[in-house]
Amino acid sequence: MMKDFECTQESYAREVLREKGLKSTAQRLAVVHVLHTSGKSLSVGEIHDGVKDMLGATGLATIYRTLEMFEDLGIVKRLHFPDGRHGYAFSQGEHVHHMVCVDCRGVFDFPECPVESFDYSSIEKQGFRVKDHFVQLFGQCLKCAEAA
Amino acid sequence: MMKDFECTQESYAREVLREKGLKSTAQRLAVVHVLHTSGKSLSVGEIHDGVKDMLGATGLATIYRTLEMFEDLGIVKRLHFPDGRHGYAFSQGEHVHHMVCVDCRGVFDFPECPVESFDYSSIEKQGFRVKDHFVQLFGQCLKCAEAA
DNA sequence: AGCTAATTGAAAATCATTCTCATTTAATAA
DNA sequence: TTATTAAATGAGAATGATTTTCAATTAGCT
Repeated sequence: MMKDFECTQESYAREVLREKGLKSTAQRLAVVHVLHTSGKSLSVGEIHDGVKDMLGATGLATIYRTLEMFEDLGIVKRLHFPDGRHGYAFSQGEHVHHMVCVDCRGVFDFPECPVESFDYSSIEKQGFRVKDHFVQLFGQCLKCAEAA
Repeated sequence: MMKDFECTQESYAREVLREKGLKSTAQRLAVVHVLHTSGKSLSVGEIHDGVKDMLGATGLATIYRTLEMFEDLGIVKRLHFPDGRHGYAFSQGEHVHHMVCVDCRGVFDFPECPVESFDYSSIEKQGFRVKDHFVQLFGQCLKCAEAA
């Protein structure tokens, strides 16, 4: 197949995949395309629908497999919502944090790390070694604020 | 029923429930007890098992209902793990963040907010209004570090 | 002790995720 | 190009997690 929806994000995914000896399949690139062009976080079902729109019938299992792999590769990030649901957002690069609009689920990256400058000494005095963190901001984007 | 496993945490839960006109059932207090005495985050199944140990046969649906309610009330917090699983931890009070040991899933609270002092101006320039945040630290606790 | 709305239990229903395995395909080399 | 081959996919079954339903029970009042 291999349609021509190539853009920066697809090229990036291609490269990461090639580096790891993984195949750049139409399904995988379509997942990137759907996530990136939506500009917001999507549920697994929404991603599946988007990919089906591009490629026709596509197995749901493939979407799950792709998302899991992409998360390991740092190409997508799983986000958690207050209502218990979760979604995925495109996420070029390793250490990026996300701000999610609670109305439209739009995702905005910010490379500055809010916990970078935090003083962990009180935690580490208890013997804890902090190795990683998950930070996600919730709020309202301009569009949704105006619409309200 | 109403066994006597009353401690600070159960009293706290009782009070929050009463304030909202909700009933302090044996099942609800047992959920608090199990979570608090474990000192770590537990899966829904583990909480169910713990409650069954205390009370005998207990419906799983009740555990789900209780955890959802307790999360709204700020009595428990849902935590997300890197492997996609999630768990619940006791969480007295509203704004507490959690540090999770990736080995034993032990939970340590810290009231200092790591993003409190973060300068959101670059985000807010784009029209974003930050309203809430989810922060979770991962690492290794003293015991697990020594055991390794 | 009795009343009543809230809560529970049990099982069915629903929804999400993973697995299996036969078929297809991307990447590589001839 | 074409052939080769390991990797990836699709379809559906299997599994697992969560929610719903509704009759029976119970906590929190008189």
